[in-house]
Amino acid sequence: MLAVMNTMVSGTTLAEVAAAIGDTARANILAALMDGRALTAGELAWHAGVSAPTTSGHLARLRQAGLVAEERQGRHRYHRLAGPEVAHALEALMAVAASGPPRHRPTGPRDEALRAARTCYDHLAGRLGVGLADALQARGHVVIADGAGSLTEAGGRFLSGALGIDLAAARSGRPLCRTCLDWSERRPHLAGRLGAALCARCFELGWIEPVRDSRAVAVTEAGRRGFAEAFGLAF
Amino acid sequence: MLAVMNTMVSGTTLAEVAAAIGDTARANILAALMDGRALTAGELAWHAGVSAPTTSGHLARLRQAGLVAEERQGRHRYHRLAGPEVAHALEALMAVAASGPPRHRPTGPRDEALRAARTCYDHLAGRLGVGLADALQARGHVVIADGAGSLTEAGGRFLSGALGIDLAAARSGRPLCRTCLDWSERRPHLAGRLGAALCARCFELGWIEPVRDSRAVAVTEAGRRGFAEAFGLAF
DNA sequence: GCGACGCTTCGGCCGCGGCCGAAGCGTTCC
DNA sequence: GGAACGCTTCGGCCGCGGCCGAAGCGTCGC
Repeated sequence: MLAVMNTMVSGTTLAEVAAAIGDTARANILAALMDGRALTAGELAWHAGVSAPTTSGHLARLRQAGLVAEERQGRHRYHRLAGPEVAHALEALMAVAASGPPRHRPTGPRDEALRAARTCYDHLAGRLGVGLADALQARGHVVIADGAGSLTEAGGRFLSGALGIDLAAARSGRPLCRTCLDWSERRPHLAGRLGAALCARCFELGWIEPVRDSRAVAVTEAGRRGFAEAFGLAF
Repeated sequence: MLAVMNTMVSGTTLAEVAAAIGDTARANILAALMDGRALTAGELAWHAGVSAPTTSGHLARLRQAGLVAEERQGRHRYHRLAGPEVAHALEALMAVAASGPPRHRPTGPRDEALRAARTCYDHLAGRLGVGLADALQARGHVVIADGAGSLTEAGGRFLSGALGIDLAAARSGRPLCRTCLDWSERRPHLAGRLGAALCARCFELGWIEPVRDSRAVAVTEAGRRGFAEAFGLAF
């Protein structure tokens, strides 16, 4: 009972960070930012379901915890996740949340849209994300082993050739191809710079489009054809 | 402000899990369990710095959140982390906590011991853990790429030959070689089944020993020789 | 069977913090 | 300059939940 100062090295701040996430309104704010975009306080207030003053307080706290960063631009202030580690931690927590007690959560249509295809910080998740990872792996374009992925030579040629993804730009900095446990599918999808590039390219090609006020993405008609041709996916 | 039901799909439970972690006493309990062992409520009360009744309540809450599992054995009840995902989420949160505001945290001797060498759930972390990962990588025994590791053939021979690590037993189930961001070194160390096997073998060989009431491990005289010979590490 | 022991449940206290409306501050637009 | 706008700060209310001591319950040892 007199330990207190013992494991506190990480303890206190671990608790601080977790407590910052551990409130419904703030968790909703963070979830809204998980698509990697920067939103204004007003938009976040809407997502969180609380008033502007309350949101302001929450944002201050999230900032102090190092979870979100603020960017001032004229009379607007944009808020975004502080970095990829934050998105990673949130994703890990969601995986724990989803793996927890198998209590029946009502599965609404919105939920279904999210499970089908959504963005996860800067890459694709849901059945689409997992499907892409599976397809790339099945064709030997990516080797998913030991919990992470590596792009093969054939994979590099395929992505730059057939899809026009510039991998030279993605070579440095963040890991090229991390995997990320999908909380809805409970299987890995592709994250890292490859995942981000792939996602961005799908938007560019008009294969997917954002769904208003949601992290879900809609697969367009062009996307249905594209995913079928390039990856053999039926969407 | 009327969104509420919107991104709540993951929101509510994300908040629940985070809130369960976000209390000093509970964070201390979880940190104490991070070495993968199962502890009794009494021991955890000591670690948390609160009374037995309070600890009991905390454990109930952690269990309900799916973070901790209970094992009854006679008049004792052992508590352990519910699974590797939980350890992973905690590690990710610690990384965020460590990366946050670079405020000066007092760095005591205990802290120094933890930074030198400690267990992280079931594998090694700190300078020792990162050093082992670096050495294995430098010699081509492990390829750390894209945020995860793969064991090479030479690496397999080295580990089974020179160290006597039975990798056949580690072939199935959890990923063989994940990497895990070290919160003190801010660089990856080896986790997954390889990390666990390596850690266990170091204990078996008497190279490291547990430090009482801490996740830190001490490198023995034999360990100093062993790590130098096998990995070229000075400890 | 009886006490010792480990832990949980109960009851009550108290403070932290989430919530809002009103007011204040800074930016932009005209 | 003045009004509109977006956001933050302030003040006050209220309830959740962390804390403990005391009592209860199950297990073990003699």
